[in-house]
Amino acid sequence: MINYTVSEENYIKTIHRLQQYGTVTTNALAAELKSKPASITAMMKKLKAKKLLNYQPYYGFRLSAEGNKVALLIIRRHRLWEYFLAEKLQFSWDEVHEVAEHLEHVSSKKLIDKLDEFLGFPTADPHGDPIPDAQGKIKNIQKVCLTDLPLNKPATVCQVADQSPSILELLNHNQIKIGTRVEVKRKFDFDNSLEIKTKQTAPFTISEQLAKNIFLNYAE
Amino acid sequence: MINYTVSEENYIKTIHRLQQYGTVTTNALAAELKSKPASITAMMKKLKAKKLLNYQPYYGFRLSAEGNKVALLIIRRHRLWEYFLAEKLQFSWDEVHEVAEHLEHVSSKKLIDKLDEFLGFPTADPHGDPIPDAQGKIKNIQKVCLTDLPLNKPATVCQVADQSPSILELLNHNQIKIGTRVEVKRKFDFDNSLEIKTKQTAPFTISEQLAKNIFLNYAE
DNA sequence: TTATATTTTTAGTTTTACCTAAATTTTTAT
DNA sequence: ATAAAAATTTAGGTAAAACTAAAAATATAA
Ligand SMILES: [Mn+2]
Ligand SMILES: [Mn+2]
Ligand SMILES: [Mn+2]
Ligand SMILES: [Mn+2]
Repeated sequence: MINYTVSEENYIKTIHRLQQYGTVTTNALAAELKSKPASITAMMKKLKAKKLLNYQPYYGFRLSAEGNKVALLIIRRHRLWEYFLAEKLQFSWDEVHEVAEHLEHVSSKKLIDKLDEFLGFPTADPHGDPIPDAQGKIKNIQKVCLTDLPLNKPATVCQVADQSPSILELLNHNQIKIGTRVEVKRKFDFDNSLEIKTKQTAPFTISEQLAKNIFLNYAE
Repeated sequence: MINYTVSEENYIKTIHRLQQYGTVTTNALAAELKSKPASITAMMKKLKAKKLLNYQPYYGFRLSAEGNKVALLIIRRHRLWEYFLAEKLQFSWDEVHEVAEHLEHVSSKKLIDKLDEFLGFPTADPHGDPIPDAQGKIKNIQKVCLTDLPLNKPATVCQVADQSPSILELLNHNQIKIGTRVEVKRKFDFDNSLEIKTKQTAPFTISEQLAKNIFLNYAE
């Protein structure tokens, strides 16, 4: 794999994220990268010349197959470093992104594959986003109810079924919201209550009724 | 601490290394950085303007007190990453430098101080060079004979007293040369022989006579 | 369907970090 | 002490990646 500049890599990664919702426009990219439309056009010409991008002037852009491969590799580096920072260096989940934004541009393949191995081939970063493997493959993320989550497998809250003020009061009290990383430590047969844990809290117990309303992203 | 560009950091680090032998000249720096004298002059003006360098045109350069602080911090980052690569990711000692050359420019203080803690505050990198602490202090490196090295304290071979072909034959057989990292695992009172270990080998025994001829850099 | 608004590209600058070639200063050798 | 050699700086230029302002193309709305 050829090496790209930090600037090129940041453009590629951002296009990859935005193109999930369709073709990416000049202005949308400029807004996302806090840049100016004219700068975007210049870089798009460069990425097109390098065959990373399909793009007709005045119509939007999408990454080429090669461009997508590069994007997945950068995302892999970013998320492995985030996992490292959170798990090994005790960074909190809101501190990891900024540092990973720099570490992701160190492009040694051996470094990343050895780091992956050292970390035990994690499948999700501290925010619950999936980590591509060395081939750029991402494990399927599926939505599961908290009641069905296996023990000791952290997953990320992505949906709360009930929207009443009373459930929100309880979630708030337990410091659970969309994006919170949760792990089930124990299940009690008597009342189907669950002992769960988040990064921010010591283990605590919640009712089956509450658990039934919480859905999580879970990498198989 | 202000942030510097990758280019500025590489200049600062190289000046710091060269100025051990006196004032650094334009041509010496150009040779070391594989650059051209005119490029050096331009950067020297910039570093002087930033108060990192003492420099009179046509005479050599030395880092200012502030410049030395910056240099020590970059060296700290470089050597901690080398230690990480060797100890945690099983890189061999000749592979670590190239990757560390990139990682050293990620400048988060928290990252480096947490990494230091995670690694157990190591005092020397895989080549035996001392690692500055968070204040930029370097532990004194002293030369000790292998017979006086404490148990389980790795140190780097820096000198072999006897230079005869017979001792070199033996050193070669045991894969010991200048720069080899050696650790004493056991001492036997009967004949003062030592069980030692290197990165490349399983533990093996050497005679007192051989040990007396091997001197090592040792960080107290 | 034509006029207006929006989006995108082009043109022309700036900054950083390089380069080569020429000029200048310092060193060295007769 | 002066001339030749070596080292260093200056002058002028390139490439990448940003910017502003103006021009051109596309979309929308009367
Ligand atoms: Mn992130
Ligand atoms: Mn980035
Ligand atoms: Mn090194
Ligand atoms: Mn470097």
